Amino acid sequence: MEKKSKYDHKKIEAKWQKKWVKDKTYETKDPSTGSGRAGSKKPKAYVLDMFPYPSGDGLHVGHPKGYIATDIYSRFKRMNGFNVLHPMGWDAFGLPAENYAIKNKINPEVAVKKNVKRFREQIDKIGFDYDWSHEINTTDPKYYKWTQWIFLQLYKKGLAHESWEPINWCPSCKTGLANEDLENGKCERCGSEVEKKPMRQWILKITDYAERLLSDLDALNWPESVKESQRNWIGKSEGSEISFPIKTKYKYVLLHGWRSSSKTCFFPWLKKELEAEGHEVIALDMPHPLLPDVVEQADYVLSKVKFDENTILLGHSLGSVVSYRILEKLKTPIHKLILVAGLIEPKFRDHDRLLAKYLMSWKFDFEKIKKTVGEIVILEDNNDVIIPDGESNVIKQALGGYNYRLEAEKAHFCGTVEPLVLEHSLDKIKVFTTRADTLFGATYLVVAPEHPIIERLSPQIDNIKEVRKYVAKASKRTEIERTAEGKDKTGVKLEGLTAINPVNNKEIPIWVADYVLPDYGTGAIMAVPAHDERDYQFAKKFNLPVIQVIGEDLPTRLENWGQAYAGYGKLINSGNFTGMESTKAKGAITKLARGQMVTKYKLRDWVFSRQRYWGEPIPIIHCPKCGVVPVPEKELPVVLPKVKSYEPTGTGESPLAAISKWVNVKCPICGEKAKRETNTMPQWAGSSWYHLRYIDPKNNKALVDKKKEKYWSPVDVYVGGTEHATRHLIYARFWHKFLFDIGAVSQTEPYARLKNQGMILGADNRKMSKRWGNVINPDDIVRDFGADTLRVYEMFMGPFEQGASWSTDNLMGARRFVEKVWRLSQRLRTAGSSSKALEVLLHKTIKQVTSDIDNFNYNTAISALMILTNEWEKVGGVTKEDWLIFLKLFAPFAPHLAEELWSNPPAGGGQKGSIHLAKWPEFDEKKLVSDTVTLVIQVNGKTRESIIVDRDTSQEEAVKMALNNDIIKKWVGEVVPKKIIYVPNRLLNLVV
RNA sequence: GCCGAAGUGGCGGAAUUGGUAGACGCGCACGACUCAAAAUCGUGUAUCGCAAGAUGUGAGAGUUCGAUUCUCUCCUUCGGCACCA
Repeated sequence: MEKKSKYDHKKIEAKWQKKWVKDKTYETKDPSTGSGRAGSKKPKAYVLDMFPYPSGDGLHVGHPKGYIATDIYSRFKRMNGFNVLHPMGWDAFGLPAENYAIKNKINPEVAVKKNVKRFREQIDKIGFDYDWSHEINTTDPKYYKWTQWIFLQLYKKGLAHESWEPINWCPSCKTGLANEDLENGKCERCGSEVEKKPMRQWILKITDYAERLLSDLDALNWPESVKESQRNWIGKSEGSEISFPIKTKYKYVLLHGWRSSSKTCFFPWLKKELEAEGHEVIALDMPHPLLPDVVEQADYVLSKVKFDENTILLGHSLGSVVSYRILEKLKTPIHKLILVAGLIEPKFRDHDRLLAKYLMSWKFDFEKIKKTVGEIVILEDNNDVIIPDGESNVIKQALGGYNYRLEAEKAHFCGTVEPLVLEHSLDKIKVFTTRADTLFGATYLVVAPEHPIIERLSPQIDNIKEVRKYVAKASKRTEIERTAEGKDKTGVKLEGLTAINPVNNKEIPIWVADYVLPDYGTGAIMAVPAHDERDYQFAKKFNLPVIQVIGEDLPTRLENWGQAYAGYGKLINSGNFTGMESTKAKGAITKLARGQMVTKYKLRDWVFSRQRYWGEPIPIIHCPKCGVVPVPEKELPVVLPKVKSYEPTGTGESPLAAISKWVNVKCPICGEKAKRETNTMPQWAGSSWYHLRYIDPKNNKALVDKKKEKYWSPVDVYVGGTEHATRHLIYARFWHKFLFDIGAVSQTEPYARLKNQGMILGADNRKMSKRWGNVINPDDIVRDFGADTLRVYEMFMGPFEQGASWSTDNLMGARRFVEKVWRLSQRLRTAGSSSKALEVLLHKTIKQVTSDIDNFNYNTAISALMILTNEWEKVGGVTKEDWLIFLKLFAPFAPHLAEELWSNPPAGGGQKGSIHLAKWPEFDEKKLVSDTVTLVIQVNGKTRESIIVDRDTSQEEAVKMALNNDIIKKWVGEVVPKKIIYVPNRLLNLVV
């Protein structure tokens, strides 16, 4: 009689979970400990789950799917002799946690603690092999000290800066958002339509890494879909930047600065360049090179030059002061004033300069000057060594106009060639195009409503009122409204302005239209209606000319097509380039147009500040005297203060701004009163480097110990959902590359291999959610069916990367299999060996399970294990030797039961040591082949019969056997086969 | 619109250097056990057909002795990007 005992999953699972913790079965070995059990001698496997944010709802059965997969993989690796790091932690900063706290009126810190506890309980019940001594929490000040440290390094390298550009603002979440946080122009979190809101924010220059983020994708072992998403998101396109001059001819008056002359600095070069564009240029040498008296200089210029409405006055440095005096005295207006490193007040960085002696207090009638000048452009050099920072802001306040902060070729614009000065002196519209080959077909230009040229040249735009109305309407419309109207184009012509096509000098009109995006390229395009569908539709609507320039072989009557031809081909109507191939013409025409080849990306910089409470404080101090001052590294972390009201203010300021005790600090540089930055970091900050913290979770001296980092990096397998394709996975790659650049880490990529888990849907095929009432709690499943059953079921649902809906019926199937294993353990044969066929099957199973786990093909691995148990059950038992091999194969999937049957089988006589530390079985290549094989016999390619023959039967033998077979005889008849196809050990095909 | 992935029984799915399509599981049917039920075990289960046989991997064509697998055209579903010049 077989001894019957019941499979009690509750007892078994609780027992082993406790014992594994006690025995430290899954302890990660520190590579730096050197001898003995040290991990450094072993190959390593760093297996990582995307860590959860501990929401208040707890886990549903979909969450652990990925954890089960990594658990199986890491157990498999451990049994194969690898030192395994398989950690878990909490991504607890950010809106989900904060909103939960607000809704339930608990402090976020308290809420997070509570939720973490609950998550941990749920996770522990499933029997994972996490080494909890490596646990991390992004909201722990000891953790975010280093998140802040990374920010400071980014700041030091110029990759973090403030910006005042309009950003996406979610009125419901009451915070600014990054581009990545939008979904079809709506807030990804709450679905609200976002507004463009100008406000101060912190920006990380992820665009500096665009090219590397793109090109390094190729070498990653990631799903093609994720790589493709990232490629789309980065959006590289190669094209040309080409400038279209605006028609008017001007008279330029160039005034040099202190101690220079019209023969020094960039003056001779600029004169030549402007003249080449057909303008008149007067570069005067003022009578006294030291310029002691600006009145005297101004009078001299006025005596030599006749100013009119076509005059553009350019003053460099002190020349700008002369220009103010001139303008004060002028009776007639001039077109434009350009101030290059201009100044108002006689404050200089080098006070010893001779100039100071001559200085008098300067006072100007700026109101009069404003009236006299149509347009004012102020150029400021970022690295000016003479004029203090912010001087041009003072000028701008006094004069209005446009202020550009630029990088001059030589400090204070003292280079002999200063292209930026030329660029801002000329009225040109620069466009970006990927189709420079179609330049001869450009029949008009279009600028985005936000394009600065509109206001800069507003005096020359005859219908400026109408244009402004259109611009206002366009900016009011949300992103969605702009695009929702799809192909219905709107726009207004800029009357009075005419551009010149640089290759054929044809005059073409300029339009403003919102189908041109301000943020991409140059915010302006050349429209080629014949070869661009959008331009074509616009041209049709507004009756603009269409000139075909591609397609020697195509019908030339383009009007009849009803659409543009966007393909490549041989050029027509293109002067000397007619007949040339598009691909060749791109470069050649760009060259002729004096343009340049450039690469553009759709990727935008990362808006990094949030106007919310629950995030890492940005470690910056604002000092009225010293400006932006980073918090000294030794003062990190800047701890998030405890507050009573942590609700968002909605004003664009974080709730932190109200805590004066925390906000008001002394400037670390000058010691004067200063204020802390009150914005916090986005949710994605802590997760951008957590894979490094796991390696060395308690380090307070460095981001990560270098030796440990070198040993464990990169993550060997990373598992999580696809929703992170263009956010977390891009951000983390960016930070990791940056950390590599500053020598903090040894690898350029954080995650060598990525697996996405498919989502588990509810039984009703909908996403599991409280709203649908279809949520399954893993606690219930573990209680009623056992963790091992849950694990086997979730892995058997289908391919790991594919979604599937929950089915309790199918869960029962997994339970049956687990019970079958339990039953088989009581039918062990102590004597005798297994049959040859079973031996082959066992070795085939070892081979398949081994490679299936490596490839995350868990469904077929389990299927193979089922086949094996089915066979054993058929023959009524299994030898103990074979059984122990099976248990090891089974162990990663059902660790509790495998351990029980290994260490403490109901029949007695357990093995020593945990099965999870046992050596993974190997298969014998020789035992994979059986003595006989099934040979399929086809006649004319149709299967008619299959016969069992000896292995490696010869063709003659096989044909003989086939022709003797009654069924085959019937099909072949008396004829001799025309052709015989023989695939040894598989198939014989007779063609008659 | 562009890019990517995929379409196989009642259901989840398996099989591709081109070689027996439907492994394994669910469901279903019948049988054993039982007073009965559950559980368990056994047998069967692509479609049409009594059978012989024919048909069959989204549709259509092609290459081949032979195609779920390769080529072309098209359809559908899912995912990413989307007026990105």
